[in-house]
Amino acid sequence: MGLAEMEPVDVKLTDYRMKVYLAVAAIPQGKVSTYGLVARHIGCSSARAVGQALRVNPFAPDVPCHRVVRSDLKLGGFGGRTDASALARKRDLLLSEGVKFVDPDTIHPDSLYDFSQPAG
DNA sequence: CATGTGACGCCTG
DNA sequence: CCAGGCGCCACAT
Repeated sequence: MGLAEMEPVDVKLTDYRMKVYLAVAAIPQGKVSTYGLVARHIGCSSARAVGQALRVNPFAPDVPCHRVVRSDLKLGGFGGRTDASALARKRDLLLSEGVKFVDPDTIHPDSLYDFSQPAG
């Protein structure tokens, strides 16, 4: 095993990242939002940059990063990974919170939270 | 300062 | 439905 693999991931908490974490913390249980909607909510036009910030989440589980999915309502990634086992954990977490799925990999639109309503 | 890399998203063919 | 192409932008190198 290479030494690099055991290095701790040093997370630089920039203003941008904090904005992302704050926004994600507002997503209620049983709902999801999308990378793009989070980006818009914090005044940014790059969903990719939101994904970058969520690759490492130093505030789990207070910041429920598993509640952020792609705009097509497929899962995206989890724990910095996009492989099947990581996505299966993300799906199980969402299922346990009451998020509805239309198929094993796609969330039902009813479960979308778009930040427009204060009380979900 | 230049370049590469994504947990993205939209448009085209 | 499935590729590509490209804009996007924070971060690492």
